[in-house]
Amino acid sequence: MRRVKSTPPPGKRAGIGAARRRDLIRGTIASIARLGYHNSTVQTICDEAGLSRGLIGHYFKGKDDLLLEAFRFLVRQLRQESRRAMNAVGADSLKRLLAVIDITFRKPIMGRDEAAVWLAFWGVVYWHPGLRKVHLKVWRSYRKSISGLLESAARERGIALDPRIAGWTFAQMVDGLWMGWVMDETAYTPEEARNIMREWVLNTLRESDSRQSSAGRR
Amino acid sequence: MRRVKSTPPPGKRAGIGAARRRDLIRGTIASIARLGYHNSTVQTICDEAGLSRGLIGHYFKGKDDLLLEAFRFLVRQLRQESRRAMNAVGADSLKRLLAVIDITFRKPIMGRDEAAVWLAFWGVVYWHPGLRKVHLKVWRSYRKSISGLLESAARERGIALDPRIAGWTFAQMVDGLWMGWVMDETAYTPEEARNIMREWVLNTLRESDSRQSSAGRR
Amino acid sequence: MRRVKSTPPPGKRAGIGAARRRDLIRGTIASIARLGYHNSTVQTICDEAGLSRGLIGHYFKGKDDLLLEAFRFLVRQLRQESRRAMNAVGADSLKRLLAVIDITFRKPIMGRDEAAVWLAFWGVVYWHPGLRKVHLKVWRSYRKSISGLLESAARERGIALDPRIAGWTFAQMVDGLWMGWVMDETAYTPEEARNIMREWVLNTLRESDSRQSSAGRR
Amino acid sequence: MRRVKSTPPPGKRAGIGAARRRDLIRGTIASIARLGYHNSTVQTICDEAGLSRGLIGHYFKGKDDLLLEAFRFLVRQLRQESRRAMNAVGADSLKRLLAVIDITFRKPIMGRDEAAVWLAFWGVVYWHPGLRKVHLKVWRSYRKSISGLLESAARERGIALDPRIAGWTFAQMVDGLWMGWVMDETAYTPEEARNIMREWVLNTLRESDSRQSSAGRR
DNA sequence: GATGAATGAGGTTTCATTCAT
DNA sequence: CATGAATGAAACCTCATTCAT
Repeated sequence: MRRVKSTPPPGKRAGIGAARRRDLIRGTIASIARLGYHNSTVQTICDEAGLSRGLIGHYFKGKDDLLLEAFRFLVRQLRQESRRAMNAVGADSLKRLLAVIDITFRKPIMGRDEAAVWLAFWGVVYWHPGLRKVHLKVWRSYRKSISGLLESAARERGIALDPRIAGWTFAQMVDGLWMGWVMDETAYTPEEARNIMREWVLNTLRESDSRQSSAGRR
Repeated sequence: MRRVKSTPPPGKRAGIGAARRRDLIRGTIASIARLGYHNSTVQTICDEAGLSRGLIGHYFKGKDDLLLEAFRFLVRQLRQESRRAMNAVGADSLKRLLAVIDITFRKPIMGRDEAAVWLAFWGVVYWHPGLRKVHLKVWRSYRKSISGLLESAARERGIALDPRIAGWTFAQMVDGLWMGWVMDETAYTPEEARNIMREWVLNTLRESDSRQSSAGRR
Repeated sequence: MRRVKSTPPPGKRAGIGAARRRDLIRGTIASIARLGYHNSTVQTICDEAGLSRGLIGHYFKGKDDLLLEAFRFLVRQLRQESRRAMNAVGADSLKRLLAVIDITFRKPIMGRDEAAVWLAFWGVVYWHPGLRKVHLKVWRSYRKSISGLLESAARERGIALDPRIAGWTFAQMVDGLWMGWVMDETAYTPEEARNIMREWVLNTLRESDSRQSSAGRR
Repeated sequence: MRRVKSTPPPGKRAGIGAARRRDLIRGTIASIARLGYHNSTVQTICDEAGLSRGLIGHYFKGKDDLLLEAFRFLVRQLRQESRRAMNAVGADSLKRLLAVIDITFRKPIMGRDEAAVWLAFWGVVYWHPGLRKVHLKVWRSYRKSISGLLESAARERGIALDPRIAGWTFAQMVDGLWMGWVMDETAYTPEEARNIMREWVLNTLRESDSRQSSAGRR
């Protein structure tokens, strides 16, 4: 008689929860982009989302949980873009590496604010177990796939190369260039950063860039 | 030298004031190292310094001013170490570059906690006008000097090279490697990071490392 | 009989409304039993009732009204049980007193949780006009009936006795024994409490207990 | 050089912490007396104490801790008064029992508000582990001492008596009479409650009250 | 009728700052 | 000089209530 529970009933309101969750996550990212991780409060997040403060409690365990989910969202988005870009160019290792570079230094991934949000999270990861766990998991997997591509591309060309070190070099050059661009907008263009990376890859694999003149060499 | 004091030292007994200021600055850095920029409160800072909370008001305009001064302290220290290292090896550009690399990936600059503190500040710089200003000033000057060394080293060897791009590449590789090491301690050793940088410099200048086998190449 | 409705039952299908009201009232009591008066929220009450939060507004003016009705429910239930027990033993005053004692210190009235709920309400009555009014009305009436029974039983036995004081003594001994048992489960059994009360009544009326040895005397 | 800690220095400000703690505890009791346990907020407590909200954090772990300490304060005070009253009348068991009764039903213990505060706490004890622990400890000890007095008084008079049951009866009569008086001010006077207890004790010990005519008997 | 999404007031707590001692 | 008591703003979170579906 007394209905204990029912599935979110008719179908219409099914995705409403997911939609609000996304609203709040986007609000979180927008707030961090505008004000930073420090300075982002429940108030500023909900303002950005256009929702009331109390709603966070409905969809997340609290502010911390929301922040973590927002980070997960960013990570997921980045991985999807990367995969899509790689799959679009087929199986060739070099092409895939260049595709990753292209997508990395292009919008929407490398919008000014988006990049700043990444940096904001990185500034917290060291002390925040939840964020740290997510970060480590995805970054290790990312570097591993880069490593694999570099290794097979090198093998095809008969080049000796330590894939572990090369993978880290690639990954940290990317992160460093990203960070530098966030902190100093007058530094270089995303295009130039992209070329630095292309150059490094081609040079490492003893290829010459057919499309682009060497960055750092005249 | 710089001395952008908030409370002008009272003239005679300036010594004790300066000592307290340094205590608080060290406390700030220690607190950030232990807890992060977010989570560092006046309380945690003064606990680390072994002083009472109220003392901040005596020596700084407030918490924000103290944080800024702490950042300035770090920056000053880094520059001093760099200069000392460069001066120790004489005027040769390549030697100076390698000396900077050595000092960068070695304690005390590259202690785990020290490096984390840098990252914490970087996570805030984008939104914090005061920190941003300091950061931009010193980073631009740093990159400029690296640029100059690369340029003259290249000229000596008759190598064509875009010093602007090369300088940025150098600087952002360093930052990226630093950051990667902070966020994943299992990644690579500072030694390996150092070798990656040495390799890049020597390769860029068409030199071969006499002391160290090539990182990333077998 | 009393029916101080907040939402007048919609006439025709009054049955379902009354059922929901009772569900919510039982949920309220269950929630207080589990969590206390403080700590009982609309959420916990509706969880216990197996209904959704919004339903309270349909059947009661609000949470406060529901709490009041829950108290009324308890009071009504207690009175009904008492009357039934008294009527079952006929008109003799002493028998009626002993019957009240029996019913009072026996389930379902004296279940652990039920008793705790009473105590929870008592802890609020002093400051809550609505609860206070209900409490005073029923307690005064209860004490009056006890008083009357004691008076007539005493008169039948030719014993002089102040029925006002004796009634209060009886009533407060019952409440005190109830409360003590709630707060310290290792204290005494309901059976022992019952015997204390029987003993007091029989002693006051110069009777000896035919069924039970004297509590407090060996 | 750097003073890590010092004892609260000169002597003047020594007891200031204790004084503020007492202020807050008194404020808590005053707030409960005025508004009840439910409805007492940090705001109302600090208003009563004439202090600012933030101060609770300086002297207590939080609101809950303060409430617990307030309860401990009440308990401590009650025990002190009891002991003092008992010691004032010497070693005779009966005299000590009567002294306890006297003190119990007299101000300041039995002020209207004070008594209400006790009841408010009792309404929470069942669900609050901290309060429960304190309550059980002191109430068991109290009952034990009453038991002991009753036992020795009975032995002196050659009266057989179950001290455990008699002790509980005494204790719960007191609590019940107290509670009844709180909830219905028109019920009986503290004086009458006192006489009920005296009567019970004297009757149990086969004594006759030299000072007071029997309550409940004419 | 029934649901639970949404709101916003208000609760507790933390924190930077001020100031009497 | 130095302390830490005191303040009150603001942060996070809970909760009773309203209302569209």
